[in-house]
Amino acid sequence: MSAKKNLTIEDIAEQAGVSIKTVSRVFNNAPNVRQQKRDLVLNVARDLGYRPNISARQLASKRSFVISHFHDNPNTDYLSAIYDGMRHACADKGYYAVAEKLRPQSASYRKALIDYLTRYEVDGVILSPPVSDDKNVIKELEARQLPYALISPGRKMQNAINVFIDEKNAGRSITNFLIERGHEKIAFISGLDSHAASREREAGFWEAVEASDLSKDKALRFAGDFSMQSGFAAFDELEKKAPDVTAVFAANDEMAVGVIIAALRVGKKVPEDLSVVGFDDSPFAKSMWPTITSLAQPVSEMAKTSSEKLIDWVHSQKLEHSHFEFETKIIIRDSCG
Amino acid sequence: MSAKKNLTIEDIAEQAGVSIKTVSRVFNNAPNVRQQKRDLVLNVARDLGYRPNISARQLASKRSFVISHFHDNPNTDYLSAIYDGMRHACADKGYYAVAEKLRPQSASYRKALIDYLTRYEVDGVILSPPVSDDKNVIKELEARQLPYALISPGRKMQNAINVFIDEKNAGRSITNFLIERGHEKIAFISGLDSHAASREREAGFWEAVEASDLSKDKALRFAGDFSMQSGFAAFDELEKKAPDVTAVFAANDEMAVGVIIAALRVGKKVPEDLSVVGFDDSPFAKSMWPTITSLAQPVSEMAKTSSEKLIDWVHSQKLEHSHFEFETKIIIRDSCG
DNA sequence: GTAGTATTTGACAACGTTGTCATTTTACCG
DNA sequence: CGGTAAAATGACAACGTTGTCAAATACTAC
Repeated sequence: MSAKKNLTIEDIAEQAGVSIKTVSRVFNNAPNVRQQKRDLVLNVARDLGYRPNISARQLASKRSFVISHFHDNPNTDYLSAIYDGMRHACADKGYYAVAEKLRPQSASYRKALIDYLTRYEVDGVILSPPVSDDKNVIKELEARQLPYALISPGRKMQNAINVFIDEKNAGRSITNFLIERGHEKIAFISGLDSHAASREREAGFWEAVEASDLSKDKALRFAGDFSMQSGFAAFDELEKKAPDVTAVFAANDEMAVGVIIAALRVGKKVPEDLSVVGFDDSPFAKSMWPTITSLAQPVSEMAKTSSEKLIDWVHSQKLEHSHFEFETKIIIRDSCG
Repeated sequence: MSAKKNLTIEDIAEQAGVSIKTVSRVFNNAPNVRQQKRDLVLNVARDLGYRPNISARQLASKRSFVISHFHDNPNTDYLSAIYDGMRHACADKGYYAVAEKLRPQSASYRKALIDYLTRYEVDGVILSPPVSDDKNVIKELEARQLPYALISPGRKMQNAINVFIDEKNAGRSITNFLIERGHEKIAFISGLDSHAASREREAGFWEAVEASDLSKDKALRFAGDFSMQSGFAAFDELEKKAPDVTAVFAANDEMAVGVIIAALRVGKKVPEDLSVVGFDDSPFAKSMWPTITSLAQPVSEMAKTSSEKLIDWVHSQKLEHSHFEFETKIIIRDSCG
């Protein structure tokens, strides 16, 4: 093992001719340091390749420099996108990003959360659907005064970071996309009703229908649960009840895939015989045949913003802005004629 | 904020009537503590609900209590399974599990690794394919004397934890499964040749073919890259070159899905017209229509073992056992007649 | 200038563990 | 039993930061 000396704040202080406290201030972006000294310290630190020791910071400041994402979602693409965004934000600030599936097994999400929080120290928490709508979890976080961010919450919280898209508007716009293309009988396949996002997307669907020339009985709704199988089932039901439907809006891509495969197996081709649009722009949508038109939300960006704002909040001890809305866009691909 | 007193090692020491060092020993499973005292301390700690402070441990012991998984794999199901296993192992020991995608963008994996390692402290590292076969990464880890584990490495390392299945044997057995079912002309669709696992699976395929009554020209190989699209392409090629093939072994499930969809779109049904088997038993395999027969490897378990052994290694400063082989099994589903 | 105030800086004690090494207790042997 | 080695225990100094509070310095208004 080489004699690699561990650089400490003292080395920097000595080199720069200031006290360790000043160095500390610089590295914490604390106020009350003259710009000149700040630059000096920063230069010395850069030259020497100094990095603050995370553990010592944690111990002294009683922060953990860890933010954790709690979820309960089988969609690993979604989770990975969130984790990506978190890491991206954390990398710059020396934070760790961790993720934990909250299994409501024997008890509730809340129980699982408490278990986790007593085991680990965490500076901030990110919740994604459906956990982001669990009142008990939120209550627990507020009781502990733990900064938290909600991704796509059904109900926005005042004392939290809320990061979201306008789900209803998105649902409306992709429905309009179908209507504008001349479809006169369309169907919506819902996700789990326990997910606020699914309900909102559906609301958008109906708004678009009502605002159009379509009579209301030209729009149908089938119940799904976000799974591919429920896409199969929805298509089968559709075939039975309304074979003249020409376009389907599935509340997520996985169900859209299900619809396409189910159509294929009875010899119906997409988009020739049926147009299909999905939601989320998951990897599926890009790689499926045909590729699927889908509504993209910037999940990674949303997670990144959540993390950044969360870290700012931890740092400044106060919440500046609480609502962050993101734009969506329709990615047009081959699944609709 | 309630006056929640922070329990420290001193509180436990006092309550138990021993020195803090003894408490420390107990919590580190250090030798030279009488069983009686050990129990006493453990009981007091449990009653009071004491948990050692991670940061203080880190600072004093110069360990970070973080293990990190480095990967570069688009398969989020696979990554999630690994992360699950890591978390499971870490939860018991108070470790953190983190994951990092190594992007060889402008430079190499190695460069990205060094970047990461200088930013964060990490006690141990887990590598999964294809990173687990990057010699430069391994060299870097060894230079730093950082304990590491390889998941499914192409070449096993002596001074590392190796966790793997017998890929060749698995490839052979699932090929035999097809042959035993009476298929007389079969095809293998490869993954990326840069992944050792794909090469091994293929080797198993050929071994099975050679050991059977099939003449060698009754077995074909198509090049894929693990993606669904390459499954489409492989099927199309298959249709052109060898439409009489009755069974396909795809080196992963995603390509198997591709084959099935491509078959569906030209009106061929699985398994009636073509049998298909995959590899990995991913969620796809369970949810596809038809559901896909696949070779399951216990990814989560493998990651859990990696993590546990890694932590043991960090703890004891020496590597006890280095090779861990896991069993696979064929999950029979609807995709083969 | 000078007093009064605001800003910048620093000395030094936490923070809660583990490492080191000295001391005490137990175990063993003749 | 006495002597010696081995095992168990403890006292106290690290570890590298941040928090607190006092001291020094710079600014302001008269």
